[in-house]
Amino acid sequence: MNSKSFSERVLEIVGRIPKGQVLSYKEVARRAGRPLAYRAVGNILKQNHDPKIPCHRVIRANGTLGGFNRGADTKAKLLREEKAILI
DNA sequence: CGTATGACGTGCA
DNA sequence: GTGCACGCCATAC
Repeated sequence: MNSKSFSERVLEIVGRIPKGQVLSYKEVARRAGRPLAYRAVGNILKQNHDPKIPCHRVIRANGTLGGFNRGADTKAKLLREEKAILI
């Protein structure tokens, strides 16, 4: 079941993040089967501009929001709306 | 094929 | 707590 590329795997995992839940890039990479590919995870999310992917629920391991193609401000707002746990 | 990039993470001073 | 440097991976050119 490795037909899909790492990017597809990551996007699927991120799309399965429940509301109010946030995962770190490292967590997503670990679920994708590449616990050391957190670098690629960020790149993939940046390339992906699919509104169906709650990429705003992916934050850094240290608790910071990181970045967002629409601006970190939008990301913080979305997380606040979802009552997500932020630092 | 080799180089460069990046929404990262960890270590050390 | 802050700042700097290195390492890691996938993707794009």
